[in-house]
Amino acid sequence: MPTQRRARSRTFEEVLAQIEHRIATMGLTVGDRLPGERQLAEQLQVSRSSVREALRVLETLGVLSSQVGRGPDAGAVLTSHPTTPLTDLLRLNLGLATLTEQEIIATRLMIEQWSAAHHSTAASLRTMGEALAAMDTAAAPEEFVDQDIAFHVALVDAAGNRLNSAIMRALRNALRQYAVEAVTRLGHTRDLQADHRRIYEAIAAGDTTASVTAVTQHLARAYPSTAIG
Amino acid sequence: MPTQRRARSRTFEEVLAQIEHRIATMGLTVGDRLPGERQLAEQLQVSRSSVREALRVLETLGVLSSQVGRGPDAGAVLTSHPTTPLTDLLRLNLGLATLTEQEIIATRLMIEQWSAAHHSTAASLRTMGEALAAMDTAAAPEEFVDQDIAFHVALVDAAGNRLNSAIMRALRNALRQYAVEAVTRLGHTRDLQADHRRIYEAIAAGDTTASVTAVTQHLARAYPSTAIG
DNA sequence: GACCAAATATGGTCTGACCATACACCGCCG
DNA sequence: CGGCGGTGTATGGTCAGACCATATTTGGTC
Repeated sequence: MPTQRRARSRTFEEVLAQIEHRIATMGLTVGDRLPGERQLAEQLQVSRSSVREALRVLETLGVLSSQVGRGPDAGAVLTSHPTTPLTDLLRLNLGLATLTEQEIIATRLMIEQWSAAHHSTAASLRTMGEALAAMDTAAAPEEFVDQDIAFHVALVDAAGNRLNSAIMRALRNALRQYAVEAVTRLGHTRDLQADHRRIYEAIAAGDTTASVTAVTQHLARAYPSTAIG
Repeated sequence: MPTQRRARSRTFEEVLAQIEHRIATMGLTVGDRLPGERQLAEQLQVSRSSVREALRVLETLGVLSSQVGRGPDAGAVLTSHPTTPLTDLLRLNLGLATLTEQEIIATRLMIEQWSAAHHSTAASLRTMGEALAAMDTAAAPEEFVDQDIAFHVALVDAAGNRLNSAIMRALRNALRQYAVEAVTRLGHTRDLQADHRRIYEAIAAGDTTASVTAVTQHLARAYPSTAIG
């Protein structure tokens, strides 16, 4: 009587399980193709609609990309774009008021502090430097923010954790408009750039403690209304 | 008539945008219902298949739940289960070898350290204590691991960041089997419980530094083959 | 050999039908 | 009057078949 909602076994879920099973047993990975929708429906003895719903789920999760037409690039190809579903997830939950900007900002600070303490690759330093220079010449707030995102994403990329990188990209995507408005309203790009330079220098010098401190102070300035620490 | 669209956008994506627009403008939130599939298709002048694919996307992202039948609880209801898509995302990317267990473990350590440093609510302490006791009497490794998950999830919940909580749950879900095998193989539940007690005491005492240290040492023991720190 | 037209394979969409489920409604009976 | 049971109905789930849009492949023509 408590209206116990039992998960019905829907056809598309069975298709989903079959596809996942193929990925596991056949060792499929990014770049490999799945059979066509009609062929898959035939093989699994289900309708094409059910196959399509399963493929839509995989596409939503960023592991599949469908291309129309004909040839080697057509059809359903396995990919990996974990940032896309994460961004959608954050945007929707913000819209539903089941997540707040402050929570996202707190997670951002956590990841950046961790990244500043774990930077290892030198390759990302060049990307950070390029974004730094581009911010100096940025005309519009949108342009500045996009380069700011590139700078901070590169910082996280430098730590070499793809999960954190995907989350970081999603966070910045979801709050991009927030950042544009903040820059437009406050316009303290000079201060922000000074922070960026301190972060860059600390990273380049390999000074972990200084890097974490610089990141923390920068975010405190970027989100003055948010109690972070 | 939907066949004259020259835009790259597919019909179900247009439906998706319309639904999201309704959520934003009508202030819909968790618990609110969407019109039926047929009615939605009529309103938007698209086929029911396209509506269904859009709803499937929302369901995949954990913000919609469909129930058959009739009555107030039937139909498409807005929800918020961010852990579900995150778990799927991790599992699929592990299967595709685009993410490693090590990366997930590193993110877990990051979140737990952060949580240990930011614990604020006392309500979760009771949950942690109950899980602690349950682990003492756990017979099978699966039972121990489930209570271990409850303990660590409660630790993160105590920090009050729903995004981090959702990520933490997904991490543990994705690596649950890994944990069961580790406990079965190593069987050092006594050491782990000693760690748990140290964490619990430090949290209860409000000693942030000790909490972080205890969490760090615990994870180092739990994942001996992983270079963490 | 270069170029253009037809064939074809692929995903995208639509229509209409039928099934399974679970509540709503209503009439019967106590 | 009130509970109880059968029937109606709205809902999602699935299927079959058709047609469209797109992009490559194929093959014929100059």
